[in-house]
Amino acid sequence: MNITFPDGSVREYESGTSAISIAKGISKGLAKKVMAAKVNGEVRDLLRPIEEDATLELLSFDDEDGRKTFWHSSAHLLAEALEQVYPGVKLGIGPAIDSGFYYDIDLGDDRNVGQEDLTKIENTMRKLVKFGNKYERKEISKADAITYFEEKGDEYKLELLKDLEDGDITFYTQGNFTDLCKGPHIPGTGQIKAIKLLNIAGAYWRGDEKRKQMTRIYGVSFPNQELLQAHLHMLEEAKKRDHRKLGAELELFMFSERVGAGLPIWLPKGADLRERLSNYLKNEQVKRGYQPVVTPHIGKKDLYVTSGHYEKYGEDSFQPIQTPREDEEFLLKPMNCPHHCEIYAHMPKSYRDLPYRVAEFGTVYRYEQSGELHGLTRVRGFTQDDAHIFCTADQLKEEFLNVLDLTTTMLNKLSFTNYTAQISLRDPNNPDKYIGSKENWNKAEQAIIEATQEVGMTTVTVLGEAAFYGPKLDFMIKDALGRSWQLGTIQVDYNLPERFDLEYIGADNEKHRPIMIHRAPFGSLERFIGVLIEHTAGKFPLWLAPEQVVVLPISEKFNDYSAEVVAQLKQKGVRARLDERYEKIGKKIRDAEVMKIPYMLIIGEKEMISKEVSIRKQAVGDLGSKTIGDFAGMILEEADSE
RNA sequence: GCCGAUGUAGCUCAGUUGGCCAGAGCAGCUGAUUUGUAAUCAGCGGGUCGGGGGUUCGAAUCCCUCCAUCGGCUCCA
Repeated sequence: MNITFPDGSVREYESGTSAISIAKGISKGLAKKVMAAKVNGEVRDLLRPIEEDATLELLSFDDEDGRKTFWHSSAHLLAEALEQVYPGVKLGIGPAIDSGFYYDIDLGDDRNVGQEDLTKIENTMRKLVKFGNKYERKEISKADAITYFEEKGDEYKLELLKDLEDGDITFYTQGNFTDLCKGPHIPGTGQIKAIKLLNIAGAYWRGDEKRKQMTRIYGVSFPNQELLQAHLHMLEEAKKRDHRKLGAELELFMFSERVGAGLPIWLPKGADLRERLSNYLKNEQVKRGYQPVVTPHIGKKDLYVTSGHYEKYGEDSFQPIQTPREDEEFLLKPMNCPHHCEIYAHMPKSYRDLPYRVAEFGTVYRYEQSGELHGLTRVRGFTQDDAHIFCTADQLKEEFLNVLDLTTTMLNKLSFTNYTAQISLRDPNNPDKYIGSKENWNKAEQAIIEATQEVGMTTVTVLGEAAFYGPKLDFMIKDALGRSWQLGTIQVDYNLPERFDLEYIGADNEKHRPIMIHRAPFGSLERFIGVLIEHTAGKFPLWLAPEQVVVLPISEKFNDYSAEVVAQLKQKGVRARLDERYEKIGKKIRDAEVMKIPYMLIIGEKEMISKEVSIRKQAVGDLGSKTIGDFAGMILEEADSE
């Protein structure tokens, strides 16, 4: 048979040769490194024989598919260890994830896994590795598979089997452990040289809140110890960039138990940063034809009954506010759209008034589940950079494109380049979750897809992630630890105009229904700034790019050294200068536990977001910036240069 | 909300199987020191040991409960 390699070369092998044999034939080093094989585009076991002509790509740990195969195999090893440590344990699923693997287990009611047990499990895994067992693939009939798990008493695997077709079922065995698995796997456990179990969590079986909560054990593994160390080091470094830590250290924001969970309080420096971001966007929006409006923080309950939000979220939200009148109830506003619909409706609209764009930095309150609260990125009170555009069907695409442009401009100016644009559509299996007609949904989904294609934006489409009233385009970005957060959002809505009976008089002198676009380039200022902190912290040596660093020599004899420091800073793209007014500043520098460093966060070429930040000497050290650690004693506050 | 964990001074942490008035470093204040890469010296102030309840002669330590935080799950208008 002929095997075609990625470089286009073709070699001939006997039919039935395995990928590992082919790798060995090329070089021993390669055979050691390789984890899986991509045969005709399908990732497969190295040990599995290749029967006929095929393209072959040998995957190492450096390839995503190779890495995932390695981690998936590690999950099986974890399961084997778990069966040894906890006899009778029932197993759920154990896949590879972006940074490691996990296994879901059910220990029954009388046992649980604690943090200290992880070490024990890890050690068992290491012992098992020493046997160097092979991962053996076996095709099995559905009936035999069922018998196997019935005897084992593993109801979860039996449930998984129900959804599988006979003839399409495979088992993998290594050592004393056999699992239902479609594979692929690495050749043997011996390759798993470094293992670390990271944490334990509860996870609902099949992601369903109503079903049994299993114990999930997360881990990560590597083909050598150095890679593990590097990974753990990376995690440590990422923690230093955590906005919750930096926010406190840099005195940007705080939380108070007395005020309440999830209710951020902005300190002067954080408020300053926030103001600058807001002002930038407000100006930009006015340029683009938005009209600022202001609406109250509460609204009558009836407003949300009309919008449909009360029915959907009323029970699980902040409860209505009572007034001395018995029949009167108000809600803290959980979104701005209903208020804006009322603004649209207050005067009759002509087609000449459209598109009608109203913008408001509106603070909203949502009672997020307690376990969901997370620094600034998931809070109960936050400010949306909200705006609603009411337009005709003909204007929809252009408006959508304009919003797309505003959002990407914004992100680019703040150096966010690695975002994912996610198109969220309906879940085809769950049509009752959504309100609005099928035709309107189709139109809205189409508009988003076309607009993104038109600007050549790379998008990811996810079914079932749409809002209950319409599809959306979200800008997702990862935090320091790789968790994904939704920032900007653009949502097409055919539903609210219907519910509020919004209309305009067309050129035909007939009444028509406008289309509504909800959009927020930042999403919320809270979350945006949270993520912004984590991104800039990693990017610039001074946490935020300094506008200007003034180096003050302590005495004349340090002039040369200081000049050197300035040169180094300049080389790093920092605007720095030497200040020779050094009278009496030595003591001031020495005693300054908190250094004031004038800085700016660059928006585009010249604009400035914030001018000053205090950096504790210790925090500077923590950021791992030798540069700053080195200069710490010599940098002093410069008068505001704005 | 659920699973697992955590909560001792502004920060980082110590506090042995429940037992003398709860400790340290850093930060703060006062004074001295004017010194080359965060961390000179001396002194001082600062803690309802997350809140409440209970067990006990005695609780930071054991039990219950609530709150908050962290890692996940579910959720996210």
